[in-house]
Amino acid sequence: MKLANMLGDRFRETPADCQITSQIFMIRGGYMKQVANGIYSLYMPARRIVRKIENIIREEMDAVDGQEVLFPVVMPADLWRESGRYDKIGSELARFKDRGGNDMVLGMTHEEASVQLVRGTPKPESAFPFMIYQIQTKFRDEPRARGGLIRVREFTMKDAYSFHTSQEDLEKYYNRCYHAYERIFARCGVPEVVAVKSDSGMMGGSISHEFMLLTDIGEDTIVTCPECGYRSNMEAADCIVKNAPMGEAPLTKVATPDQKTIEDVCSFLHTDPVNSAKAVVYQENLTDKYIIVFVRGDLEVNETKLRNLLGCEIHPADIADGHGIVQGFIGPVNFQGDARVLIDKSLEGTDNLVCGANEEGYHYTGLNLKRDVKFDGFCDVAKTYAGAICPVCGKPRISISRGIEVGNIFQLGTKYSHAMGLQYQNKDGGFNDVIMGCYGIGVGRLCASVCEVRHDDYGPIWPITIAPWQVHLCAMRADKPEVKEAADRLYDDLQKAGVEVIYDDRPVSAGVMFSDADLLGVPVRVIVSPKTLARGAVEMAARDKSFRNDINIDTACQDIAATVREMLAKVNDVE
RNA sequence: CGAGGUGUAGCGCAGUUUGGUAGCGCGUUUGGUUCGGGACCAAAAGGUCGCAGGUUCAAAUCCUGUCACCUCGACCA
Repeated sequence: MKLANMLGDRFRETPADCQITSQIFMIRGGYMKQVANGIYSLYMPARRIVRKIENIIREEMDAVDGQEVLFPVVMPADLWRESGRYDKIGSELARFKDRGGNDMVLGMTHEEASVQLVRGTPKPESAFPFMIYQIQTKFRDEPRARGGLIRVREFTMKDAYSFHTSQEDLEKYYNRCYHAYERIFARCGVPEVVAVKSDSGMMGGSISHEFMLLTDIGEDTIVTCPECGYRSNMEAADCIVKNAPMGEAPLTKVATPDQKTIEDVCSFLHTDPVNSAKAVVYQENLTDKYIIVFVRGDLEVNETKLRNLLGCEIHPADIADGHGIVQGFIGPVNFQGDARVLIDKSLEGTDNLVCGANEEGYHYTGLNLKRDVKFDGFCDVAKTYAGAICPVCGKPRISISRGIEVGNIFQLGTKYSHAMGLQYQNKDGGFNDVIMGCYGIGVGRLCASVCEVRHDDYGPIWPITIAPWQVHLCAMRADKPEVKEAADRLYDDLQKAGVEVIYDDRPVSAGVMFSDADLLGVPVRVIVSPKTLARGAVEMAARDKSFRNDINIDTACQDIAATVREMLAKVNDVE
């Protein structure tokens, strides 16, 4: 490809709308153009990267016996009614009517379609397991898209669905996929992607993992233990704390005028928030019924865990009068308010706490839950924190970081097969629900994520396995016939040798040429100039600056092709 | 959906307070001089100032409405 004819402008100034690195470089480098909020068109460089990522995914999915299929983007609502999700999912599912007035949806995920494709006369056990996958456009009408390709409304996703006759078989296959995912990310040049335990959310099912690229711009919070390797999404992380007894003290009501926050109360009473019980109030979305959670004063509530515990949607409460809830002074002792009360296990083992007295201007000291409060036992809804105890190895080494979710795998169980009538015929002639797993990777998000962690001040540094081209050929002073001629020949030879090359023979200054090359981030740069020709050579350099040397002009093509092969092998050689 | 911000040439912005000929830088085109990290000189093209209504002799500027985009929050397989 000749750069002179390639669409997509590269420019110096950062557009005002761009916030994060990958978005800045991919806009400035002419990779893509925004069409609407969270909706982009891709120019050639991005399209080529995405296609290479897709092909790596394809190879690895095929290697675990995946069958590539293609589901429709548009589906009838009835299919989604079968699983119950048509009514359960909010407005991120795009709904519309066709000309006949039928309700339709745009696919945001394809569990329903996959079951529809597979079901029919129940297959015998011997036909299992199998997996189908597709790489296709999804539309999710996100409330707030942001960050370039990291979080968009329309995107390309690889989604796979596996079908099994036993949980053991699902787990076996799940592990194969887990492994395939590690290979995919390694081959895409980001072997540091890690799998973390995750919350299954609306997908249903039990065990699930998210594959995370750790970076500060990530929207997910990851809990890790450097001691034993425990990793979890914050949403699914256990919060384990150890409370040392303080020594019992009598329950005493004390005046705490205008001390409403835990920090205020504790500093007023000269104690640490660790020694207090904090009330956090929520309401059920549907009924507005109040839920009060007591957690240790220094901790917060993990709303995902609370939501799962309650089995309904909730939001932070807007406390109205007349419910017996005294904002700022809520306590578990003799609470008479109109609310469901939960006590988190972060308060287990405490014997001397500060808490609200359910009376304006008063708190208690000396709270001993077991002694002073009647309750049904502890729940587990606290958000873990840096320095908390690792649930696996028991050491207080929990560390918190940020990550981008680039893939996920779920053990779905029979949620969809049961609802939609997908069964197999067992050896006794009876029928059982098929057990399913599903496996996703956001292709565009992966592309942007790689850029996020593989760049310098001047542009992306694409791993050669997914780079838009393998070689960026610069003809400097292409106005000189000898340069033009040598570069043209090398361009032809490289193409004949099967090397992917982008060729810049524009009559522009070195600065422009190099800046554009930096923005395109092609891993190998080859420069033909009057200077190099005078030495009978061309210059070959790595975008990541790992090498830079002259190579003989006569053997340049073979040398470059060999270098490309080596670099490819290095990234692709996983395990 | 809540709060805030911004819409003026392909990109970045000034001009809006105080109404009076549409501006600057980058980029683009042409000619010339340069040439290994976004060169220089000269000339040129390019905008119904987001959209609709209103006020006015006169609106980018004031008023009303509306749309889009961005940020924070809510939400998020």
